[in-house]
Parts: sequence; C-alpha cells; structure tokens
Amino acid sequence: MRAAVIEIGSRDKILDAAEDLFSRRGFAGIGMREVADAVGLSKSSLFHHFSSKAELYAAVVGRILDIIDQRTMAALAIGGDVLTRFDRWLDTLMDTLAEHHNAGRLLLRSLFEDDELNGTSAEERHVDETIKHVFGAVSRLLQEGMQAGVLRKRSIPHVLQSLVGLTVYHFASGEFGEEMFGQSLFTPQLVRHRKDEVKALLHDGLMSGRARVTTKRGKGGSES
Amino acid sequence: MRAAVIEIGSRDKILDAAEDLFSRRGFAGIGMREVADAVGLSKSSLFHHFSSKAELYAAVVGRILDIIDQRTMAALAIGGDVLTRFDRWLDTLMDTLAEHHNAGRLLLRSLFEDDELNGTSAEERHVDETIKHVFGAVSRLLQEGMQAGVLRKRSIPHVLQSLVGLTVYHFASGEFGEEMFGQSLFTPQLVRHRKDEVKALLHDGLMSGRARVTTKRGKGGSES
DNA sequence: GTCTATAGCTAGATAGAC
DNA sequence: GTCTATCTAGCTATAGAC
Repeated sequence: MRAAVIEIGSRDKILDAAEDLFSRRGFAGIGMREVADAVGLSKSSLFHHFSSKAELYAAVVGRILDIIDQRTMAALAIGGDVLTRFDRWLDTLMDTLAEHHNAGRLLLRSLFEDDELNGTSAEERHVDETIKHVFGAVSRLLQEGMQAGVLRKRSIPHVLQSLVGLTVYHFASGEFGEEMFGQSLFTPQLVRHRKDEVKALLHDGLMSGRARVTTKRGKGGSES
Repeated sequence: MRAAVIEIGSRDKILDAAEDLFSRRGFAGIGMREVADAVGLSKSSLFHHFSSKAELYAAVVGRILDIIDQRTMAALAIGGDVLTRFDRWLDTLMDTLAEHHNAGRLLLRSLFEDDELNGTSAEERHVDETIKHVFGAVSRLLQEGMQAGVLRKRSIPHVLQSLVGLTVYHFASGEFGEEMFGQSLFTPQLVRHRKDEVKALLHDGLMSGRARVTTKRGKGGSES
C-alpha cells in the first residue's frame, strides 16, 4: 500500500476514451483525432503509445475480453454441480456486461465484424485466443451437463450462439433497446430482470403446456 | 408479360453492391468509391441516384426491412392458433435471413448502431417505422399467447430481445460463426438445424428435468 | 512523453460537359 | 444518366524539436 491517490497512466486514459468511442461508432467510424481530443492529447502522442489505430483498437477489445475471460474462469472454478456453475457463469457474464457499458457492443463488433480486424499482430492474436478460451470453457461445461443428463442433448455450437445472442446482444442494443424498455439498459432493476428472463428461458422455454416434452425436429442431421 | 429479359436499373445495381459492402464493413467502413467500383460506375453517378451516402445506406437497410416486414405480415395473416403462427413466423424470419445473406448483419447494425443513422430523411424515418411495425405485430402475437395461457407470462420486451438475439445474431455472426460450425452459415442443413434449435429452445428450454416447472426469480419488479 | 508541422492520401460532395 | 475535374476537409502516420 502506497499513496491512496490513483495515478492513471496516459495509456489507460487513451484506452478508456477509445473504448467509449469505438463501442459507439466502430473501428472505421472513429478517427485518431477524436480519440486524442477526448483524452486531451495531440494525435501524435497516441502513436507514441500505440503504433497504429488497429493496435489501439485491438488493445481496447483485448482489455475487456481479458476481464470476461478472467471472470468466466473464476465463476467456473468455484465448483458446484453443472447447473450451479452454468447459472453462476450466466450471472457473472451479464453482471460484467452490465458493469462495463461498452463491453456488449465491443464484443458483438469483434464477433461479427470480421473484416475490420483480421490482423496478425500480437494484440490481434490475443483477441482471437481469448475468445476461444472462453468459448472452450463454456463448451466443456455444456458437454459435461449433457453427458450427465441434466442438460438436453443439443448442438453445442448452436447453444453457444444462442447464449451470445441472449446476453451480449441485449447489452449491445443501445438506444434501440432503451426505447423498447423505456429506460437505460443498465439500471439495476433491468439488469436483474434480464438475468432472470435469460435463465428462465434457458431453463424452461416459453411454452406453458407441460405435455410438450419433445419437440418435433426436422430431418436434419445431428451434425452441424 | 413482355420480354423475358430482366432489365435491372442502375439504382438496383447500386443497392445490391452497397448492400454487400455495407453489410461487411458498416456505414463508416465503406466509401462511395468502393461502391462505385463494384457497380462499374463513377462516384459521381452514385450521387445522381442517391443524394448522399447516408441516403444510400438508409435505402439499403430499408429495402431488406421491407422484405422482412412483408413476409412477417404474410406469415401472421395465414392464421392458425398462436403457437402455429409463432412457429411459422420464426421459420419465415430465419428463412429470409438465410436467403438474404446480408440481412442479418444489416439488421443487427441498424439495431445497435444508433450513432450511424439518427437522421431525419424520409428514407431513415421509413427504416424506423418498418422496424416498429414488425416488432408491433410480434408483440401482439406474444401478448395474445400469454393471455390465452399457451405462452408463459414473460416480459414482452425481453422476449423480443431474446428473439432477435437467437435469430438475427446467428445469421450475422459471419466468419466467427462459420468457424464454430465448420461450414457456411447458409447451407440448407445448417439453416434447418438452426430453425430446429431455436424453436426447441423457445419451446422447452435447455434443462431436461421435468421437475422444474417454475423458475425461482429475483425479487425484481414485474415491470421493465 | 508531448508537441507542431507536414506528408500523402482518401473521403463526401459539386460543377458542368456530353 | 454518366462522365472528368475539382473542392474542401478529413484521414493515418511520420519527422523532429523540446
């Protein structure tokens, strides 16, 4: 313990400002000048800390992915049965998305905007690896649950897609979502409600009749 | 019936090219020059058909929203009980997203990128109105189902968010999704499988135990 | 580590010939 | 309806002083 005053380095200030801006208008939508103005530095100073705009963007995305990764692993490491760990992970993920208002949009962008950043720099490879690390851990949890018989046997990739769609998209939906709910997406009540709705949907689905036990499926293979 | 040859006007050719490009890299990520090159026209000719880049973008998004809107209304108008209409609409929506490879990404962008296009032009207002029209129709269907007791009583906005997340996000997930599934997102088998998975999840959820009938909920209000 | 100055390029949009 | 030429303004990135 040293001084109580927290000194935030320029690098972190740049990352903070860039995160806000990139999350709103994406990589191509933001110029280094806007970032510089937001931090209160000159454009050139940014290039002293990050060798290119792409590296700055990758650093921004990497930073929030590291948080997701670390909190995912922590949530899964505590233990408990599969359902306990699954629900705990969902809560943790959505709490993280709620705490970091830019996280949802940045994640969604990095998932569905391939062309923006297919780079080969260390920072960009780190982004790819971290995403795969998180998805790998959740995949193993789902597989364990299906083998143990507590989760219905479904396609793991499809469930992963559904989980992203249910959680990340919601917190990324911005003004559109806020208009639908009539309030900020990040109020404690709405966050709590979203967590409940997602878990309820994943647990029991939408249909109320209990007669429905199996769903008729297309003749599509069990593959894909 | 006149000639069998289909004459595609310049306007449509521009829209086609712009759709491909905008869906991949977004509004800010594409320049009018790239669009012009793709169509085989000069940049200036584009401005003869669309008075600005923003108007071109709005026209692109509006065109696919019109398709979604028209097919949604058609699917709901056929009739049948609530569950039949709901499943038919889900099938129709996902078939449309599968047929128009750019639709998912464009829709997702127009939903979560507020800052790109908050304009006041006629084209942009049309986009907003069409989105609301579709969501309104689905909302009424959900409400009817909940009142009739065939759907669990859930927050309509939350269900709408979940439906977008489960359907649109999947078809927008691009290279990331394709890497996860090991194939194009648009193969007939994978499309059929996605439709089945989404409907199965919405019907019954993920948990296999039938003991679970009600889910414990947070103490959050029934509002939001 | 921050600055000014600037290179080199591309952006969206307009003017006006044909 | 398409073109060339051009305007102004922006961009990423670098050079080099302090």
